[in-house]
Amino acid sequence: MQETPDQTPRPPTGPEIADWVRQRIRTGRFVPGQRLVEVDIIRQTGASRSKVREALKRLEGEGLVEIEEFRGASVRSSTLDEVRQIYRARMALEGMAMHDFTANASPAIIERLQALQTQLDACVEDRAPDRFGRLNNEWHRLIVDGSGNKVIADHLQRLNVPIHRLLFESFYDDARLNIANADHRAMLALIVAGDAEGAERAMRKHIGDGFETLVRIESEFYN
Amino acid sequence: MQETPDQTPRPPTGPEIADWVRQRIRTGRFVPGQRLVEVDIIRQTGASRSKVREALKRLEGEGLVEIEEFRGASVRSSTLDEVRQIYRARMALEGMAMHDFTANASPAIIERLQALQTQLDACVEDRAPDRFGRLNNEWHRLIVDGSGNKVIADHLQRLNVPIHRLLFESFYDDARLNIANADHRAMLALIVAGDAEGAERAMRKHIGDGFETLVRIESEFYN
DNA sequence: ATTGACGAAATTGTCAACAATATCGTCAGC
DNA sequence: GCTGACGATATTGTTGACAATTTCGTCAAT
Repeated sequence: MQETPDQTPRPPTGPEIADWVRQRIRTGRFVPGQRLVEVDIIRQTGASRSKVREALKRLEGEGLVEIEEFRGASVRSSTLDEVRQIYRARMALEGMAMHDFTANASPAIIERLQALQTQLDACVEDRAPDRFGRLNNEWHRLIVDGSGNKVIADHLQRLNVPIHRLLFESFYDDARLNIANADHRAMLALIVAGDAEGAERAMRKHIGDGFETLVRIESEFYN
Repeated sequence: MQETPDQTPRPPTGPEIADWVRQRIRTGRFVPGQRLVEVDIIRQTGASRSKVREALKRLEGEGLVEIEEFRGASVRSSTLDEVRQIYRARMALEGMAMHDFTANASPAIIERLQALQTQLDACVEDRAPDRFGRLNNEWHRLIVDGSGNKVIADHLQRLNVPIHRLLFESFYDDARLNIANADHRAMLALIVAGDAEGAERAMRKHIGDGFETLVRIESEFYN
């Protein structure tokens, strides 16, 4: 089967191409350093060159690709130190989002969070790290969206770590998965109790621990 | 005298056009809602249409302008609630920057900060709110740059409030100017003492107070 | 005076051809 | 065998022309 570049007859728009490339970078099909040749993307998506160029410019603005004059676009590779900086930024912003979520969230949204927590618990029972990873993303997105701060949500969107391999491997470590889920349960309790500052501290530690795990996996990978 | 659109014979690049427009928006020469017609910018800057379009797309990504299909770019106007969200994000990120600055900054940088503080004190003595505003920006930039986190610095770059009028009026209130300077002095003390968490709390409160002042000025302006 | 139709002008979106540069393969010289 | 020059190819950057759409002015009908 081919790449199913484009089911609709209509040619894809600029943002759609950007999504297409972004997805490929996130899932590791485009690896850091790899050159993104315009003609290849045109062939695979059916888009015009203008649109492809527009999409690549946009992705450059997001920091996902790098464009050198007359050499074109390539997937940007980030150092471990930059990943650390990204995690610091996420600690700050997602911590603040958790603070405001705890202070403002409606009972309906908290109920959705509890439902999600039940599913996460089931994943831990079933040793389903893959599904846990997906639900984990959903959990974090629910907090950020529920905080009611779209500015913070936008900025967090751009703070996803480009290295996909690591993120999904994180939860293959059973201990890490258990700790992460315990974090979630503790945070939910703090939210219900209305302890905004406590919830913020917990979120920051949770993300900080996530980075520690990532560093550990990374160092094991290279040894 | 004219606008001195471009002293160099070389035609301006994309990012240069973006800077040019950004400056005009920040200084209030382009007001919210105003349409940014490509031909006008071309005439005033001497750039080609491609570059102007590229610049406008970039500014759209930064959230400064809005582009509607077949209607072109216009200066985006932000609601008070969005400004509030921006300030929440700045509290989070600049607080974190202050934390890391306190933990990591070299004695040389701290010395530069102390020199800047002396100048700020002089501004308070002389009742020079304009100069205080500029030095204040420099002070905050020094903290952020000194934190060593370029990711946070980049994101803060995009979190400047577009409404310039308010920012410079803030310090025309003598009481506000005194409080802000006292905040700076207190934070400097916490930095020297190595109290990272205290400095972070102080920074967050400082920025939060800045927003309160802004809201007060805004409401007075419309009454 | 107001409204609506309608065409001209203005403005933006798109595409294709051309120019500028980089990349690659070939081959002579050592 | 290795290196560097050099031409062919591939890739990106830029410009200009044309298409699509909106905006504006005019004018007739009520």
